[in-house]
Amino acid sequence: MLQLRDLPSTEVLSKFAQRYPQADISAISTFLYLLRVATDLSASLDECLSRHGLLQGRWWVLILLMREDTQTSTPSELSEKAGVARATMTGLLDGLARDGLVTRIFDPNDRRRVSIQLTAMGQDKLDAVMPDYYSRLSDCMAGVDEAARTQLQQILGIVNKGMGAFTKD
Amino acid sequence: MLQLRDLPSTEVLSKFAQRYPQADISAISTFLYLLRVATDLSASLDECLSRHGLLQGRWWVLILLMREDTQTSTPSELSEKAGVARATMTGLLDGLARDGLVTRIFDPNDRRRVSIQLTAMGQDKLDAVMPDYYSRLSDCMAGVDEAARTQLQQILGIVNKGMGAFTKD
DNA sequence: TTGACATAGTTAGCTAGCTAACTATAATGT
DNA sequence: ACATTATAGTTAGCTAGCTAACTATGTCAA
Repeated sequence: MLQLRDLPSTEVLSKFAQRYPQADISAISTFLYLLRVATDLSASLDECLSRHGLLQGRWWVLILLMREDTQTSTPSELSEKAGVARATMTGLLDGLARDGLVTRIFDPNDRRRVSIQLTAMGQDKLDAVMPDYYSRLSDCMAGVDEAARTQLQQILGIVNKGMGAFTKD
Repeated sequence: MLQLRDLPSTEVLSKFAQRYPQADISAISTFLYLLRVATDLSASLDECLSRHGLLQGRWWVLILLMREDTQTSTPSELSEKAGVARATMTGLLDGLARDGLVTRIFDPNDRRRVSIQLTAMGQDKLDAVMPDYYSRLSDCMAGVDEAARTQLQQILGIVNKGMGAFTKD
């Protein structure tokens, strides 16, 4: 996602609005600021995870596996739940398996299928990462009280509903 | 950025909170939802831009150039303003130059420097993209009234201030 | 004036996304 | 029973990020 270091000032936006009368300045500002804060958050999260040798994609796979009672899933299930292409999941699993955090177990009944299981090392990794992640996240959100959290989720829900505007037609 | 198709249910979060007592469930929900909506927005924006043969990185470079009175800048300035590494900018400019949307002009005075200029084709491209982008963005944000926009920006500002928690130490 | 440092840009090689095409296997319908 | 279709996973090649290292050029101080 774009970093947007340099958000447009009101003057710049006005200048653009002159050429492009469709521009809704307050909508643009709000939208870009939302993208910007989220991108920065994502980068900060990555920085936190990378101290443990993980990035978001690989970390999320471990979490998805830990959610399962059997600590086991399949590449296609994982790719759906993580919202990435199956091919991307292959790459993530290659890396995780290389580091010994998951293992591939070949299904003898359906030879197309592979089970992916969290290893003890993978669980140890989560036990190191999650407390760190949770306590930093808690600190990050400390300034936002319950009411504001609810409001934020509500407004994001509205944006979420309107999102189709970008892709329709 | 992670797609997070499958956000944790309250049950999953409680299960995790048992193992990791640092977990602040409402903070986690809000945080993940913010990341998720922003990621989806970013992907939707890309889908809109890709109909014009652009993606966020390349599109933002064109916008930065159009902001300049001379429609001209340098790779390092652009990389700072776009928040990407200089090396990344080299790649973006390669693509834009290949498509004829910008040109590299070598500075005769300081032979280390290169000027990047928006071409007529680049301006035409913006004139096609921006009205489409602005009107879709306006539709997307239509459900969020002025008050909610202000609130959203305010809350994001607080999150932004707390973000250092992820990177400190 | 020349040696050290600073700046501008590029290259190389990594991660992590994507789509499209491929292999292997299973399921299904005629 | 066999051809077709569907499913699971991987591979290959693309974009767009990154860091580190490199080249070339300028600047400045001893």
